[in-house]
Amino acid sequence: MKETELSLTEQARFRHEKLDEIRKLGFDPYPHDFKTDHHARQIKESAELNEGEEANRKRISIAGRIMTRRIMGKASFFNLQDQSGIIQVYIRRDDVGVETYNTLFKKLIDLGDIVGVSGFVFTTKTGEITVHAESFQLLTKTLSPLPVAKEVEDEQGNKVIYDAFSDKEHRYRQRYLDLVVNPEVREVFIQRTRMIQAMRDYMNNMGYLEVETPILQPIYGGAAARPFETHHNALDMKLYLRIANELYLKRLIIGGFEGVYEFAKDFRNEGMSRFHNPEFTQVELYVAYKDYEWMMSFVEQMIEQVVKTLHGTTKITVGDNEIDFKTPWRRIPMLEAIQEETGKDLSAMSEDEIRSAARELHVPVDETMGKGKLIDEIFGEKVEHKLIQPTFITDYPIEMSPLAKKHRTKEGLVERFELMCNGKELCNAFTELNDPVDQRQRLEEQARLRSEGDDEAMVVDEDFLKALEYGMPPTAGLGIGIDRLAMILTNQDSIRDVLFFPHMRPE
RNA sequence: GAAUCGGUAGCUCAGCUGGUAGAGCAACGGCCUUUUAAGCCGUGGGUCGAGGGUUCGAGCCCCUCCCGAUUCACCA
Repeated sequence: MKETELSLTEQARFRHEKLDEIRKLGFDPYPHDFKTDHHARQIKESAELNEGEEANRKRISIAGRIMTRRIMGKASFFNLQDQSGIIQVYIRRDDVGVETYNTLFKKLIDLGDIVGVSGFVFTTKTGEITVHAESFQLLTKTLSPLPVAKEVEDEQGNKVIYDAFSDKEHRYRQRYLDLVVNPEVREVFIQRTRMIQAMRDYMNNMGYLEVETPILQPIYGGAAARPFETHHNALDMKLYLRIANELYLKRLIIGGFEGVYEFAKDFRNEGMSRFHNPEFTQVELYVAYKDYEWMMSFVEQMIEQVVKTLHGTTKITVGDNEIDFKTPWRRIPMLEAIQEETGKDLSAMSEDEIRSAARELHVPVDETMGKGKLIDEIFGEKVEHKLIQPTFITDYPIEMSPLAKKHRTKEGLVERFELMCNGKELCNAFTELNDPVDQRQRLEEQARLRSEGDDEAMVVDEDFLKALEYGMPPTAGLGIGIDRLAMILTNQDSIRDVLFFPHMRPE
């Protein structure tokens, strides 16, 4: 025996031996294709497949994995799982032949093997819709056993699952196994895709253009975050993985498109948590001739529609909370939200007064924080987690928002909103800053903060500033955290449960 | 980055005060003549996350490290 085989587990070794035996008998353990015409769910739901004389019933073909097997001498039942669900198959020696039944099916097939079956539909005396196999073919021999759980109905008819494949590390590292044996996991990801599709449909119906912009950027921008760096060999230059696509989409608005959006993977070189993955998805949308008031109405309409598409209602349960996405949503300026929660009116206070107010509220602050940062800290500490129902927080301090346009009436603030839901930020949007002189000053202020050691401050993007000088129309911009929205709409409390392959340390 | 909890058979887990490593399911062998077998009898299977230490003796105690989960910090 080869050295590699010695290291195999006993179960894997048996399967290698079976594979050899299958080949020796002349069966192909890995045929090239198989013609299917039905799925499990379809068979269970189509009464007409199950009517009339058995000899006259429609012949069907299905394929999938064998999940459980009950052998009773010359006849057996097994459960076949395909993309749509599970269907029982009945197989007899006298229908499929002695070698196929006795040798292939009974001796050489394992749980998890992928097989194809042709036959007709009937109902067993216990009332289960079943496929009576007239032919049986191995489609893929598995060499490693699946972590199949045992599912039993108790006397009340409740499903009880024993030995569920539940270890999170295994589930994330081998997501394909998680998907095979935990059907509810598959549902979460189907919902995620439906959510994105509903948003895409909504924006397409509005006439906006889905576009693609660079992931590898010579200068990163559009957000405050540390980037991942990489290197282009041929040009011998440093490149960054994007932290946002904002500045590129605005260039497209300058170029004359009046509505553009992109579902973008962004990359931020920060810590990981149940709300943060190093790569995550945002959709960003820019619409010309609109402002942030318009954008609030747009986003609440769109998300209300998406929730209805997914759930058929606007009310959904998330953890212990019931959240109602029925529009209109509450809109409240940030300083008013702080006053409502803490009783402190920061609007007329100086920086020092705000700092002492923060200390009274036991919000940790230090001397380096400016007015805007202090307000942001107080909000984050005292207000954000209490906003469960969808709520627009508006009018942010200018220091925190170098890409947003100054508020038309309120000194020191910008026309910006964030959507808060289930205690977390879901969207960030503003009336975009299109005054090139103002934009240059703001980015230079960021550069100053950066030189003082703030490594999340933005860098000056001369190419973007040049573009702005050619004129960007009044524009509203929006970013929605797709992973966090998916968490809420699928009731998952970790971002890892809405990402197929969450980032893990190498084994 | 810190704290807490965890890592034992393919899966889910038990393992007392330190005294020869266990269960269920899965696997393997057998029973098994046609709409339930989700059964019965038997068998095999372990680098106890890794390395070091204490001890006559370590899954268990001590140290270092790796991996994960949770919370905190960080995070527009």
